[in-house]
Amino acid sequence: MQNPLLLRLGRYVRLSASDRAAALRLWGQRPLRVRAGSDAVREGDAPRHVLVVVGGWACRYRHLEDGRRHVMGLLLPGDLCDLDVLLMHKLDHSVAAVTSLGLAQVSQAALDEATGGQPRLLRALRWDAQVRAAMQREWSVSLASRTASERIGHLFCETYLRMETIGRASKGPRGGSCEFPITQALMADITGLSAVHVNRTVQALREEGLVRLHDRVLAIPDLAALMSASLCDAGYLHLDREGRHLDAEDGTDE
Amino acid sequence: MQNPLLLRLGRYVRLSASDRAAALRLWGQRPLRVRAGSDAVREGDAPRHVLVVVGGWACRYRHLEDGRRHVMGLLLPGDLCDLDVLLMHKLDHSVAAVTSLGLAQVSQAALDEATGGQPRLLRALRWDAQVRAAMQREWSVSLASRTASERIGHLFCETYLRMETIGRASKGPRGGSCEFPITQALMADITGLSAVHVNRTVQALREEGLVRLHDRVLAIPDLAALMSASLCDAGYLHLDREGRHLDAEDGTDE
DNA sequence: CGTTTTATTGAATGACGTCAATCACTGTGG
DNA sequence: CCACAGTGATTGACGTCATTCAATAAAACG
Repeated sequence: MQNPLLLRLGRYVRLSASDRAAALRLWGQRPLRVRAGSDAVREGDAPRHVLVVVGGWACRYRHLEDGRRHVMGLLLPGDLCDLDVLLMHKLDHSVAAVTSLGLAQVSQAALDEATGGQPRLLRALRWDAQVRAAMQREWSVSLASRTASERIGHLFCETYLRMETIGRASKGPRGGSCEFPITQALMADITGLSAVHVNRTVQALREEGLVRLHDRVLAIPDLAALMSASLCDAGYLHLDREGRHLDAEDGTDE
Repeated sequence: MQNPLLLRLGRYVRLSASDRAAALRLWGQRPLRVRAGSDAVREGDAPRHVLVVVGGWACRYRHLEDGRRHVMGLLLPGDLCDLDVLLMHKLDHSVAAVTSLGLAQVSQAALDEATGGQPRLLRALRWDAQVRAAMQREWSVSLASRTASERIGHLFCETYLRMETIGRASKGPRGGSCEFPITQALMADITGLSAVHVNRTVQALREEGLVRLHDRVLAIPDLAALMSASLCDAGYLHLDREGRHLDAEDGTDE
Protein backbone atom coordinates (compact mmCIF):
# COMPACT_ATOMS: atom_id res chain seq x y z
CA MET A 1 0.00 0.00 0.00
CA GLN A 2 1.31 3.40 -1.00
CA ASN A 3 -1.40 5.81 0.09
CA PRO A 4 -0.14 8.03 2.93
CA LEU A 5 -3.43 7.88 4.80
CA LEU A 6 -3.52 4.11 4.66
CA LEU A 7 0.15 3.89 5.62
CA ARG A 8 -0.48 6.11 8.57
CA LEU A 9 -3.60 4.35 9.82
CA GLY A 10 -1.75 1.08 9.30
CA ARG A 11 0.51 2.11 12.17
CA TYR A 12 -2.44 1.50 14.41
CA VAL A 13 -4.19 -1.54 12.98
CA ARG A 14 -4.33 -3.69 9.87
CA LEU A 15 -7.34 -2.53 7.94
CA SER A 16 -9.59 -4.85 6.00
CA ALA A 17 -10.08 -4.45 2.28
CA SER A 18 -13.39 -2.70 2.87
CA ASP A 19 -11.85 -0.42 5.50
CA ARG A 20 -9.23 0.55 2.98
CA ALA A 21 -11.81 1.13 0.30
CA ALA A 22 -13.80 3.34 2.65
CA ALA A 23 -10.69 5.34 3.60
CA LEU A 24 -9.92 5.87 -0.07
CA ARG A 25 -13.38 7.28 -0.58
CA LEU A 26 -12.36 10.07 1.83
CA TRP A 27 -9.22 10.54 -0.19
CA GLY A 28 -11.02 11.11 -3.44
CA GLN A 29 -13.52 13.59 -2.05
CA ARG A 30 -13.77 16.87 -4.01
CA PRO A 31 -10.07 17.77 -4.10
CA LEU A 32 -9.08 21.42 -3.82
CA ARG A 33 -5.84 23.06 -4.91
CA VAL A 34 -4.29 25.79 -2.77
CA ARG A 35 -1.30 27.86 -3.84
CA ALA A 36 1.76 27.90 -1.59
CA GLY A 37 1.42 30.65 0.97
CA SER A 38 -2.32 31.17 0.80
CA ASP A 39 -4.95 30.09 3.28
CA ALA A 40 -7.11 27.01 2.89
CA VAL A 41 -9.42 28.01 5.74
CA ARG A 42 -9.29 31.01 8.01
CA GLU A 43 -9.88 31.68 11.70
CA GLY A 44 -13.47 32.76 12.23
CA ASP A 45 -14.81 30.87 9.23
CA ALA A 46 -17.52 28.29 9.74
CA PRO A 47 -15.98 24.87 9.07
CA ARG A 48 -17.67 23.17 6.17
CA HIS A 49 -15.52 20.10 5.64
CA VAL A 50 -13.07 17.83 7.31
CA LEU A 51 -9.88 18.41 5.36
CA VAL A 52 -7.51 15.68 4.28
CA VAL A 53 -4.10 16.56 2.87
CA VAL A 54 -3.75 14.71 -0.40
CA GLY A 55 -0.45 16.27 -1.45
CA GLY A 56 1.90 18.96 -0.22
CA TRP A 57 2.37 20.45 3.21
CA ALA A 58 0.12 22.75 5.22
CA CYS A 59 0.29 24.41 8.62
CA ARG A 60 -2.14 25.52 11.27
CA TYR A 61 -1.46 28.98 12.58
CA ARG A 62 -2.85 31.86 14.52
CA HIS A 63 -2.07 35.57 14.65
CA LEU A 64 -2.03 37.61 17.83
CA GLU A 65 -3.57 41.04 17.61
CA ASP A 66 -0.23 42.76 17.27
CA GLY A 67 0.82 40.61 14.34
CA ARG A 68 2.94 37.98 16.04
CA ARG A 69 2.27 34.65 14.35
CA HIS A 70 2.51 31.17 15.77
CA VAL A 71 2.42 27.98 13.77
CA MET A 72 0.91 25.30 15.94
CA GLY A 73 1.07 22.28 13.69
CA LEU A 74 2.26 20.87 10.41
CA LEU A 75 -0.02 18.84 8.15
CA LEU A 76 1.67 16.30 5.90
CA PRO A 77 0.21 14.17 3.12
CA GLY A 78 -2.34 11.76 4.56
CA ASP A 79 -3.05 14.03 7.52
CA LEU A 80 -6.61 14.62 8.51
CA CYS A 81 -7.63 17.90 10.02
CA ASP A 82 -9.91 17.39 13.02
CA LEU A 83 -12.44 14.59 12.75
CA ASP A 84 -14.91 16.55 14.91
CA VAL A 85 -14.29 20.04 13.59
CA LEU A 86 -17.81 20.20 12.17
CA LEU A 87 -19.22 20.40 15.69
CA MET A 88 -17.79 23.91 15.96
CA HIS A 89 -19.39 27.09 14.64
CA LYS A 90 -16.15 28.90 14.03
CA LEU A 91 -12.60 27.86 13.41
CA ASP A 92 -10.24 29.08 16.09
CA HIS A 93 -7.20 28.98 13.83
CA SER A 94 -6.27 29.17 10.16
CA VAL A 95 -4.70 26.62 7.87
CA ALA A 96 -2.24 27.77 5.22
CA ALA A 97 -0.54 25.96 2.38
CA VAL A 98 3.19 25.67 2.99
CA THR A 99 3.82 24.23 -0.44
CA SER A 100 1.45 23.87 -3.31
CA LEU A 101 -1.30 21.86 -1.67
CA GLY A 102 -4.02 19.37 -2.52
CA LEU A 103 -6.91 19.01 -0.09
CA ALA A 104 -9.80 16.60 -0.05
CA GLN A 105 -12.89 18.24 1.41
CA VAL A 106 -14.90 15.63 3.24
CA SER A 107 -18.46 16.45 4.21
CA GLN A 108 -20.08 15.11 7.35
CA ALA A 109 -22.27 12.88 5.19
CA ALA A 110 -19.26 11.48 3.35
CA LEU A 111 -17.50 10.88 6.62
CA ASP A 112 -20.51 9.13 8.13
CA GLU A 113 -20.93 7.06 5.03
CA ALA A 114 -17.30 5.99 5.00
CA THR A 115 -17.10 5.11 8.68
CA GLY A 116 -20.65 3.89 9.21
CA GLY A 117 -20.08 0.24 8.50
CA GLN A 118 -16.36 0.28 9.35
CA PRO A 119 -15.83 0.53 13.10
CA ARG A 120 -12.20 -0.49 12.70
CA LEU A 121 -11.57 2.43 10.38
CA LEU A 122 -13.30 4.81 12.76
CA ARG A 123 -11.15 3.60 15.62
CA ALA A 124 -8.05 4.12 13.50
CA LEU A 125 -9.13 7.67 12.75
CA ARG A 126 -9.78 8.31 16.44
CA TRP A 127 -6.37 6.87 17.29
CA ASP A 128 -4.86 9.22 14.74
CA ALA A 129 -6.57 12.18 16.41
CA GLN A 130 -5.14 11.11 19.78
CA VAL A 131 -1.65 10.95 18.31
CA ARG A 132 -2.15 14.38 16.83
CA ALA A 133 -3.12 15.68 20.27
CA ALA A 134 0.01 14.09 21.71
CA MET A 135 2.10 15.87 19.08
CA GLN A 136 0.48 19.13 20.06
CA ARG A 137 1.40 18.50 23.69
CA GLU A 138 4.94 17.63 22.70
CA TRP A 139 5.28 20.92 20.85
CA SER A 140 4.25 22.62 24.08
CA VAL A 141 7.02 20.72 25.85
CA SER A 142 9.46 21.96 23.23
CA LEU A 143 8.38 25.55 23.53
CA ALA A 144 8.41 25.53 27.30
CA SER A 145 11.37 23.35 28.14
CA ARG A 146 13.71 22.76 25.26
CA THR A 147 16.61 25.00 24.23
CA ALA A 148 16.76 26.45 20.74
CA SER A 149 18.84 23.64 19.30
CA GLU A 150 16.75 21.00 21.04
CA ARG A 151 13.57 22.54 19.64
CA ILE A 152 14.88 22.55 16.13
CA GLY A 153 16.42 19.12 16.44
CA HIS A 154 13.16 17.82 17.80
CA LEU A 155 11.24 19.30 14.90
CA PHE A 156 13.64 17.57 12.52
CA CYS A 157 13.26 14.21 14.28
CA GLU A 158 9.49 14.36 14.50
CA THR A 159 9.05 15.45 10.92
CA TYR A 160 11.45 12.83 9.64
CA LEU A 161 9.63 10.10 11.57
CA ARG A 162 6.29 11.30 10.26
CA MET A 163 7.62 11.29 6.72
CA GLU A 164 8.98 7.82 7.26
CA THR A 165 5.62 6.46 8.37
CA ILE A 166 4.01 7.70 5.18
CA GLY A 167 6.72 6.21 3.01
CA ARG A 168 8.29 9.52 2.10
CA ALA A 169 11.72 9.06 3.62
CA SER A 170 14.64 7.25 2.08
CA LYS A 171 17.51 5.54 3.82
CA GLY A 172 21.01 5.42 2.48
CA PRO A 173 24.50 4.64 3.72
CA ARG A 174 24.71 8.19 5.10
CA GLY A 175 21.52 7.96 7.13
CA GLY A 176 17.94 8.88 6.29
CA SER A 177 16.58 11.83 4.42
CA CYS A 178 13.28 13.38 3.42
CA GLU A 179 11.80 16.42 1.82
CA PHE A 180 11.64 19.42 4.16
CA PRO A 181 10.06 22.42 2.44
CA ILE A 182 10.12 24.64 5.53
CA THR A 183 11.87 28.00 5.35
CA GLN A 184 13.80 29.23 8.34
CA ALA A 185 11.21 31.95 8.82
CA LEU A 186 8.53 29.28 9.15
CA MET A 187 10.72 27.28 11.50
CA ALA A 188 10.92 30.44 13.58
CA ASP A 189 7.13 30.70 13.75
CA ILE A 190 6.98 27.04 14.77
CA THR A 191 9.66 27.10 17.43
CA GLY A 192 8.96 30.53 18.87
CA LEU A 193 12.44 31.73 17.98
CA SER A 194 13.54 34.58 15.73
CA ALA A 195 14.51 33.73 12.18
CA VAL A 196 18.00 34.95 12.90
CA HIS A 197 18.41 32.62 15.81
CA VAL A 198 16.98 29.72 13.84
CA ASN A 199 19.62 30.35 11.24
CA ARG A 200 22.45 30.30 13.75
CA THR A 201 21.06 27.23 15.45
CA VAL A 202 20.68 25.27 12.21
CA GLN A 203 24.26 26.12 11.40
CA ALA A 204 25.37 24.83 14.77
CA LEU A 205 23.53 21.55 14.21
CA ARG A 206 25.16 21.28 10.80
CA GLU A 207 28.60 21.91 12.23
CA GLU A 208 28.06 19.23 14.85
CA GLY A 209 27.30 16.88 11.96
CA LEU A 210 23.83 16.12 13.29
CA VAL A 211 21.93 17.20 10.18
CA ARG A 212 22.37 18.30 6.62
CA LEU A 213 19.73 20.67 5.30
CA HIS A 214 19.99 22.04 1.80
CA ASP A 215 17.62 22.61 -1.08
CA ARG A 216 14.55 21.68 0.93
CA VAL A 217 15.99 18.26 1.78
CA LEU A 218 16.67 17.20 5.32
CA ALA A 219 19.27 14.49 5.90
CA ILE A 220 19.96 12.94 9.27
CA PRO A 221 23.18 10.90 9.35
CA ASP A 222 22.49 9.40 12.77
CA LEU A 223 18.89 9.62 13.87
CA ALA A 224 19.55 8.17 17.31
CA ALA A 225 22.19 10.81 17.94
CA LEU A 226 19.92 13.64 16.87
CA MET A 227 17.05 12.29 18.94
CA SER A 228 19.25 12.05 21.96
CA ALA A 229 20.66 15.54 21.46
CA SER A 230 17.10 16.87 21.11
CA LEU A 231 15.69 14.96 24.09
CA CYS A 232 13.31 13.29 21.67
CA ASP A 233 11.57 10.15 22.82
CA ALA A 234 9.33 8.85 20.06
CA GLY A 235 6.84 7.28 22.48
CA TYR A 236 4.29 10.03 21.96
CA LEU A 237 4.03 9.16 18.27
CA HIS A 238 2.61 5.76 19.22
CA LEU A 239 4.15 4.00 16.26
CA ASP A 240 3.95 0.44 17.59
CA ARG A 241 0.64 -0.75 16.16
CA GLU A 242 -1.34 -0.41 19.36
CA GLY A 243 -4.52 -1.75 17.80
CA ARG A 244 -2.95 -4.93 16.49
CA HIS A 245 -5.36 -7.06 18.53
CA LEU A 246 -8.07 -5.62 16.30
CA ASP A 247 -6.30 -6.48 13.05
CA ALA A 248 -8.51 -7.48 10.16
CA GLU A 249 -8.12 -11.06 8.95
CA ASP A 250 -7.57 -9.91 5.41
CA GLY A 251 -5.40 -6.98 6.37
CA THR A 252 -2.22 -7.38 4.43
CA ASP A 253 0.79 -5.18 4.47
CA GLU A 254 1.82 -4.77 0.90
CA MET B 1 -28.08 22.48 37.45
CA GLN B 2 -25.02 22.61 39.65
CA ASN B 3 -22.88 19.72 38.45
CA PRO B 4 -19.68 21.04 36.82
CA LEU B 5 -19.77 18.48 34.03
CA LEU B 6 -23.36 19.33 33.17
CA LEU B 7 -22.65 23.05 33.40
CA ARG B 8 -19.72 22.63 31.06
CA LEU B 9 -21.52 20.48 28.49
CA GLY B 10 -24.42 22.91 28.74
CA ARG B 11 -22.17 25.49 27.07
CA TYR B 12 -22.53 23.43 23.94
CA VAL B 13 -26.11 22.23 23.94
CA ARG B 14 -29.12 21.88 26.21
CA LEU B 15 -29.17 18.28 27.32
CA SER B 16 -32.33 16.28 27.79
CA ALA B 17 -33.22 14.77 31.14
CA SER B 18 -31.98 11.40 29.99
CA ASP B 19 -28.76 12.93 28.64
CA ARG B 20 -28.19 14.47 32.03
CA ALA B 21 -28.93 11.24 33.81
CA ALA B 22 -26.46 9.43 31.58
CA ALA B 23 -23.78 12.05 32.21
CA LEU B 24 -24.30 11.71 35.93
CA ARG B 25 -23.72 7.99 35.65
CA LEU B 26 -20.20 8.85 34.47
CA TRP B 27 -19.85 11.15 37.43
CA GLY B 28 -20.68 8.50 39.99
CA GLN B 29 -18.35 5.89 38.56
CA ARG B 30 -15.94 4.33 41.12
CA PRO B 31 -14.48 7.52 42.58
CA LEU B 32 -10.82 7.58 43.54
CA ARG B 33 -9.08 9.92 46.00
CA VAL B 34 -5.59 11.20 45.23
CA ARG B 35 -3.49 13.18 47.69
CA ALA B 36 -2.24 16.60 46.59
CA GLY B 37 1.08 16.23 44.82
CA SER B 38 0.88 12.57 43.94
CA ASP B 39 0.21 11.00 40.57
CA ALA B 40 -3.16 9.68 39.46
CA VAL B 41 -1.70 7.99 36.39
CA ARG B 42 1.82 7.91 35.08
CA GLU B 43 3.52 8.14 31.70
CA GLY B 44 4.09 4.64 30.34
CA ASP B 45 1.14 3.11 32.20
CA ALA B 46 -1.56 1.37 30.23
CA PRO B 47 -4.69 3.50 30.47
CA ARG B 48 -7.50 1.62 32.17
CA HIS B 49 -10.16 4.28 32.55
CA VAL B 50 -11.33 7.57 31.23
CA LEU B 51 -10.87 9.91 34.16
CA VAL B 52 -13.36 12.55 35.19
CA VAL B 53 -12.39 15.15 37.77
CA VAL B 54 -15.10 15.12 40.41
CA GLY B 55 -13.43 17.53 42.81
CA GLY B 56 -10.13 19.38 43.12
CA TRP B 57 -7.56 20.29 40.49
CA ALA B 58 -5.15 18.11 38.53
CA CYS B 59 -2.50 18.70 35.90
CA ARG B 60 -1.05 16.81 32.98
CA TYR B 61 2.73 16.90 32.88
CA ARG B 62 5.79 15.35 31.37
CA HIS B 63 9.42 15.18 32.42
CA LEU B 64 12.33 15.48 30.05
CA GLU B 65 15.22 13.12 30.62
CA ASP B 66 17.28 15.72 32.43
CA GLY B 67 14.52 16.52 34.90
CA ARG B 68 12.96 19.60 33.35
CA ARG B 69 9.21 19.40 33.85
CA HIS B 70 6.45 20.84 31.75
CA VAL B 71 2.82 21.08 32.76
CA MET B 72 0.75 20.89 29.60
CA GLY B 73 -2.75 21.25 30.96
CA LEU B 74 -4.91 21.88 33.99
CA LEU B 75 -7.90 19.71 34.81
CA LEU B 76 -10.71 21.36 36.77
CA PRO B 77 -13.83 19.84 38.30
CA GLY B 78 -16.05 18.45 35.57
CA ASP B 79 -13.12 17.95 33.22
CA LEU B 80 -12.85 14.72 31.34
CA CYS B 81 -9.49 13.32 30.48
CA ASP B 82 -9.42 12.08 26.88
CA LEU B 83 -12.52 10.35 25.62
CA ASP B 84 -10.44 8.09 23.37
CA VAL B 85 -7.49 7.46 25.65
CA LEU B 86 -8.38 3.77 25.88
CA LEU B 87 -7.33 3.29 22.27
CA MET B 88 -3.73 3.80 23.35
CA HIS B 89 -1.44 1.18 24.83
CA LYS B 90 0.61 3.58 26.88
CA LEU B 91 0.04 7.00 28.31
CA ASP B 92 2.42 9.57 26.91
CA HIS B 93 2.15 11.87 29.92
CA SER B 94 1.31 11.74 33.61
CA VAL B 95 -1.53 13.27 35.58
CA ALA B 96 -0.87 14.61 39.06
CA ALA B 97 -3.18 15.96 41.73
CA VAL B 98 -2.62 19.67 42.27
CA THR B 99 -4.94 19.75 45.26
CA SER B 100 -6.60 16.89 47.05
CA LEU B 101 -8.41 15.27 44.17
CA GLY B 102 -11.47 13.15 43.45
CA LEU B 103 -11.51 11.17 40.22
CA ALA B 104 -14.26 9.09 38.67
CA GLN B 105 -12.79 6.15 36.78
CA VAL B 106 -14.98 5.40 33.81
CA SER B 107 -14.52 2.11 32.00
CA GLN B 108 -15.05 1.74 28.28
CA ALA B 109 -18.19 -0.29 29.01
CA ALA B 110 -19.58 2.42 31.28
CA LEU B 111 -18.80 5.05 28.69
CA ASP B 112 -20.46 3.07 25.93
CA GLU B 113 -23.45 2.41 28.10
CA ALA B 114 -23.84 6.08 29.01
CA THR B 115 -23.47 7.42 25.49
CA GLY B 116 -25.03 4.53 23.58
CA GLY B 117 -28.56 5.83 23.47
CA GLN B 118 -27.64 9.50 23.87
CA PRO B 119 -26.14 10.86 20.67
CA ARG B 120 -26.60 14.41 21.93
CA LEU B 121 -24.49 13.68 24.99
CA LEU B 122 -21.81 12.04 22.88
CA ARG B 123 -21.68 15.08 20.63
CA ALA B 124 -21.33 17.31 23.67
CA LEU B 125 -18.43 15.22 24.92
CA ARG B 126 -16.79 15.38 21.50
CA TRP B 127 -17.28 19.13 21.43
CA ASP B 128 -15.65 19.31 24.82
CA ALA B 129 -12.65 17.39 23.51
CA GLN B 130 -12.34 19.83 20.62
CA VAL B 131 -12.35 22.76 23.02
CA ARG B 132 -9.70 21.05 25.08
CA ALA B 133 -7.56 20.67 21.95
CA ALA B 134 -8.07 24.36 21.23
CA MET B 135 -6.87 25.19 24.74
CA GLN B 136 -3.80 23.10 24.15
CA ARG B 137 -3.08 25.02 20.96
CA GLU B 138 -3.60 28.31 22.76
CA TRP B 139 -1.06 27.31 25.39
CA SER B 140 1.37 26.74 22.54
CA VAL B 141 0.64 30.23 21.31
CA SER B 142 1.39 31.56 24.78
CA LEU B 143 4.66 29.70 25.08
CA ALA B 144 5.81 30.67 21.61
CA SER B 145 4.55 34.21 21.24
CA ARG B 146 3.48 35.83 24.47
CA THR B 147 5.74 37.69 26.90
CA ALA B 148 6.01 36.59 30.52
CA SER B 149 3.27 38.91 31.76
CA GLU B 150 1.01 38.05 28.83
CA ARG B 151 1.47 34.34 29.50
CA ILE B 152 0.59 34.68 33.14
CA GLY B 153 -2.25 37.07 32.47
CA HIS B 154 -3.59 34.71 29.87
CA LEU B 155 -3.44 31.80 32.30
CA PHE B 156 -5.41 33.88 34.78
CA CYS B 157 -8.05 34.83 32.22
CA GLU B 158 -8.49 31.33 30.87
CA THR B 159 -8.66 29.73 34.28
CA TYR B 160 -11.10 32.32 35.54
CA LEU B 161 -13.35 31.80 32.52
CA ARG B 162 -13.22 28.05 32.97
CA MET B 163 -14.13 28.40 36.62
CA GLU B 164 -16.96 30.69 35.68
CA THR B 165 -18.46 28.18 33.26
CA ILE B 166 -18.56 25.55 36.00
CA GLY B 167 -20.17 27.91 38.45
CA ARG B 168 -17.11 28.30 40.61
CA ALA B 169 -16.48 32.01 40.19
CA SER B 170 -18.16 34.81 42.07
CA LYS B 171 -18.73 38.35 40.94
CA GLY B 172 -18.66 41.33 43.25
CA PRO B 173 -18.42 45.11 42.98
CA ARG B 174 -14.63 44.75 42.69
CA GLY B 175 -14.75 42.30 39.78
CA GLY B 176 -14.76 38.53 39.67
CA SER B 177 -12.82 36.05 41.70
CA CYS B 178 -12.25 32.34 41.95
CA GLU B 179 -10.17 29.79 43.73
CA PHE B 180 -6.66 29.45 42.30
CA PRO B 181 -4.67 26.79 44.12
CA ILE B 182 -1.62 27.04 41.88
CA THR B 183 1.75 27.77 43.43
CA GLN B 184 4.18 30.03 41.64
CA ALA B 185 6.45 27.04 41.08
CA LEU B 186 3.61 25.30 39.24
CA MET B 187 2.85 28.44 37.27
CA ALA B 188 6.49 28.34 36.23
CA ASP B 189 6.15 24.78 34.95
CA ILE B 190 3.03 25.82 33.04
CA THR B 191 4.38 28.98 31.47
CA GLY B 192 7.92 27.80 30.79
CA LEU B 193 9.34 30.55 32.99
CA SER B 194 11.48 30.31 36.11
CA ALA B 195 9.73 30.52 39.45
CA VAL B 196 11.66 33.69 40.22
CA HIS B 197 10.48 35.36 37.07
CA VAL B 198 6.91 34.27 37.70
CA ASN B 199 7.11 35.92 41.06
CA ARG B 200 8.33 39.21 39.65
CA THR B 201 5.76 39.10 36.87
CA VAL B 202 2.86 38.43 39.22
CA GLN B 203 4.00 41.36 41.30
CA ALA B 204 4.06 43.57 38.24
CA LEU B 205 0.50 42.54 37.35
CA ARG B 206 -0.55 43.28 40.92
CA GLU B 207 1.08 46.70 40.84
CA GLU B 208 -0.70 47.51 37.61
CA GLY B 209 -3.91 46.67 39.42
CA LEU B 210 -4.80 43.96 36.92
CA VAL B 211 -5.08 41.13 39.45
CA ARG B 212 -5.10 40.38 43.12
CA LEU B 213 -3.76 36.98 44.10
CA HIS B 214 -3.53 35.99 47.72
CA ASP B 215 -4.27 32.90 49.77
CA ARG B 216 -5.05 30.79 46.72
CA VAL B 217 -7.74 33.20 45.55
CA LEU B 218 -7.50 35.01 42.23
CA ALA B 219 -9.41 38.26 41.85
CA ILE B 220 -9.68 40.13 38.58
CA PRO B 221 -11.01 43.69 39.00
CA ASP B 222 -11.45 44.28 35.28
CA LEU B 223 -11.51 41.13 33.18
CA ALA B 224 -11.66 43.00 29.88
CA ALA B 225 -8.56 44.96 30.81
CA LEU B 226 -6.63 41.84 31.79
CA MET B 227 -7.72 40.02 28.66
CA SER B 228 -6.63 42.91 26.53
CA ALA B 229 -3.29 43.21 28.31
CA SER B 230 -2.75 39.47 27.84
CA LEU B 231 -3.83 39.37 24.19
CA CYS B 232 -6.55 36.96 25.23
CA ASP B 233 -9.43 36.44 22.84
CA ALA B 234 -11.88 33.97 24.34
CA GLY B 235 -13.02 32.66 20.95
CA TYR B 236 -11.05 29.45 21.32
CA LEU B 237 -13.07 28.51 24.39
CA HIS B 238 -16.20 28.29 22.21
CA LEU B 239 -18.50 29.45 24.97
CA ASP B 240 -21.44 30.49 22.80
CA ARG B 241 -23.57 27.34 22.75
CA GLU B 242 -22.58 26.20 19.30
CA GLY B 243 -24.87 23.19 19.37
CA ARG B 244 -27.98 25.14 20.26
CA HIS B 245 -29.72 23.95 17.11
CA LEU B 246 -29.54 20.48 18.66
CA ASP B 247 -31.08 21.53 21.98
CA ALA B 248 -33.30 19.01 23.68
CA GLU B 249 -36.95 19.99 24.01
CA ASP B 250 -36.91 19.30 27.72
CA GLY B 251 -33.51 20.83 28.27
CA THR B 252 -33.92 23.42 30.96
CA ASP B 253 -31.32 25.66 32.40
CA GLU B 254 -31.86 25.58 36.14
C1' DC C 1 18.55 39.45 -15.99
C1' DG C 2 16.32 42.14 -12.67
C1' DT C 3 13.27 41.15 -8.67
C1' DT C 4 11.91 38.85 -4.71
C1' DT C 5 12.56 35.54 -1.38
C1' DT C 6 15.61 33.18 1.65
C1' DA C 7 19.87 32.63 4.10
C1' DT C 8 23.61 34.69 6.56
C1' DT C 9 26.46 37.84 9.45
C1' DG C 10 27.66 41.43 13.18
C1' DA C 11 26.78 44.37 17.03
C1' DA C 12 23.94 46.15 20.62
C1' DT C 13 20.20 45.35 23.61
C1' DG C 14 16.98 43.15 26.56
C1' DA C 15 14.23 39.54 28.69
C1' DC C 16 14.64 35.98 31.44
C1' DG C 17 17.49 32.45 34.10
C1' DT C 18 20.56 31.12 37.93
C1' DC C 19 22.32 31.37 42.39
C1' DA C 20 21.79 32.45 46.94
C1' DA C 21 19.75 34.39 50.69
C1' DT C 22 15.74 35.96 53.40
C1' DC C 23 11.04 36.10 55.01
C1' DA C 24 6.39 34.53 56.12
C1' DC C 25 3.50 30.94 57.26
C1' DT C 26 2.21 26.26 58.62
C1' DG C 27 2.27 22.28 61.00
C1' DT C 28 4.87 19.13 64.28
C1' DG C 29 6.78 17.28 68.23
C1' DG C 30 8.75 18.13 72.75
C1' DC D 1 4.34 27.30 74.69
C1' DC D 2 8.33 27.18 71.77
C1' DA D 3 12.04 25.17 68.69
C1' DC D 4 12.08 23.21 64.37
C1' DA D 5 11.50 21.89 59.69
C1' DG D 6 9.14 22.46 55.42
C1' DT D 7 6.84 24.95 51.90
C1' DG D 8 5.98 28.93 49.27
C1' DA D 9 6.93 33.84 48.31
C1' DT D 10 10.24 37.41 47.77
C1' DT D 11 14.57 39.99 46.79
C1' DG D 12 19.26 41.25 44.72
C1' DA D 13 23.20 40.55 41.81
C1' DC D 14 24.80 38.79 37.88
C1' DG D 15 25.12 35.92 33.65
C1' DT D 16 23.31 34.22 29.27
C1' DC D 17 20.47 33.10 25.67
C1' DA D 18 17.90 34.97 22.31
C1' DT D 19 16.02 39.31 20.08
C1' DT D 20 16.38 43.29 17.24
C1' DC D 21 18.16 46.09 13.77
C1' DA D 22 20.65 46.49 9.81
C1' DA D 23 23.24 45.07 6.12
C1' DT D 24 24.78 41.68 2.75
C1' DA D 25 25.00 37.43 0.10
C1' DA D 26 22.95 33.78 -2.23
C1' DA D 27 19.04 31.41 -4.39
C1' DA D 28 14.78 31.13 -6.63
C1' DC D 29 11.66 33.04 -9.88
C1' DG D 30 9.46 35.17 -13.61
